[in-house]
Amino acid sequence: MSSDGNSVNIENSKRPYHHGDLRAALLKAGLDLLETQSAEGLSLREVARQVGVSPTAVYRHFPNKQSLLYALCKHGADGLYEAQAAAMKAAGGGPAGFAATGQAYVRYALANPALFRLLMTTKPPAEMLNPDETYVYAAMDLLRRNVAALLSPDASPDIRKAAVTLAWSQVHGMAMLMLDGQLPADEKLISAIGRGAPF
Amino acid sequence: MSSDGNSVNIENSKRPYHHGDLRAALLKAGLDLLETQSAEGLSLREVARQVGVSPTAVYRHFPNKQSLLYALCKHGADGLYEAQAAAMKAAGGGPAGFAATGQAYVRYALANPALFRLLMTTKPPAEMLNPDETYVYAAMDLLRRNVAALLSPDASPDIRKAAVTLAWSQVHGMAMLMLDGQLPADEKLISAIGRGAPF
DNA sequence: AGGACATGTTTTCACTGTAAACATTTTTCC
DNA sequence: GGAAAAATGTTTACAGTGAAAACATGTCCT
Repeated sequence: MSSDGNSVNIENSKRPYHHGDLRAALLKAGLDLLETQSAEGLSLREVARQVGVSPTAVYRHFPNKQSLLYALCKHGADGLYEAQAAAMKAAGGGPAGFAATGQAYVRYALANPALFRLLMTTKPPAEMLNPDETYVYAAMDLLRRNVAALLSPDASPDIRKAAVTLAWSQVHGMAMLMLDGQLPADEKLISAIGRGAPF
Repeated sequence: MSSDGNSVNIENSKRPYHHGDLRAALLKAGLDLLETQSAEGLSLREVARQVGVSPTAVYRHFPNKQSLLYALCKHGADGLYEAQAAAMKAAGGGPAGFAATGQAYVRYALANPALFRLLMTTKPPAEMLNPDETYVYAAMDLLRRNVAALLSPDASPDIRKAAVTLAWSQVHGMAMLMLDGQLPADEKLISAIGRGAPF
């Protein structure tokens, strides 16, 4: 007994030389740290420290810091999409669903300030210049379909594009201004989204 | 002759121990650097180097790096306000003027990407929590007056506040998304601002 | 003239990202 | 099974950063 050589090793008090799944642990540590810090203040060494590993061990799983941040962005984008999709489902689709996705966008930003800001202010890496590979693609596509459903069927592509842009801009701007302390994070303002604003 | 002791000394080949107006020179250097770099990449030492002064000389004029950045923000905010005011004047006020200020906001952001982002993502220092001391106050107040002029006179304060918020959010979101590479910096999109969007 | 003060410099420290060389464990192949 | 190869970790090292402390030099006021 006790001579197994299975992949991950948690029980043993003696920490094994190999971590088991360091990459995942680093990502988790990064996300944890972003709950209490801004992304600028996040250092590779701090992430490594959190996991209990030497600073340069990170480089076995990410070529550089940027790369770690990209992975965190990806995670955040997935979370954003799920939050929006859930909100739309809960609202039952239609115009109400559309408004709900917009509000979910802002609420997700407020709930995950550092991650959201990182996600949005990180220019996508050169190799994903293709717009349908951006990490926010899923969320954007949801918005696009919503706008399409609301516009009259004979609206021109230009009109559609402008509508998508303006809708995204509005929720994104509100999220950013609230995160940056330029607007109060007021629930009343959030719920004004999608209710036929005067502009 | 030649024994004058005037304040600033530029001609002499021998650089005097005292710079003359180091504070202004540092700010100028900071602004110059922001034309080609992002604010995160801006280092105190680089600013000092640009001016030709020792790294720690900066601390005689700014208590820390943040403080230098605040000053740059202030400058950027003034520029933003002036750009908007000029645009409104050129458009002759009214609804067209309102649309023009919104478009000017986005165009200023695109013309001064690093400075604008710094300005907007820098949380105002604690001592100016008072909203009418924010460095964007002038620009915001212009917007507020514009919105007031467009709404029916009996609109409630809540409606007014929501209208201001949504308008600001829209232009700010577009500016940010374009700066961050999430939206193309397309003039056609910018000119869609204020033309009675479907939302 | 001389002392107070402002403003600049040198030195120093802790921290960062990352490259290079080395150590240890796991995997692969005969 | 056992050795060679690959993967994954550590140690060491380096240049760059923001900032504190001690020191130098110039300006200004009485």
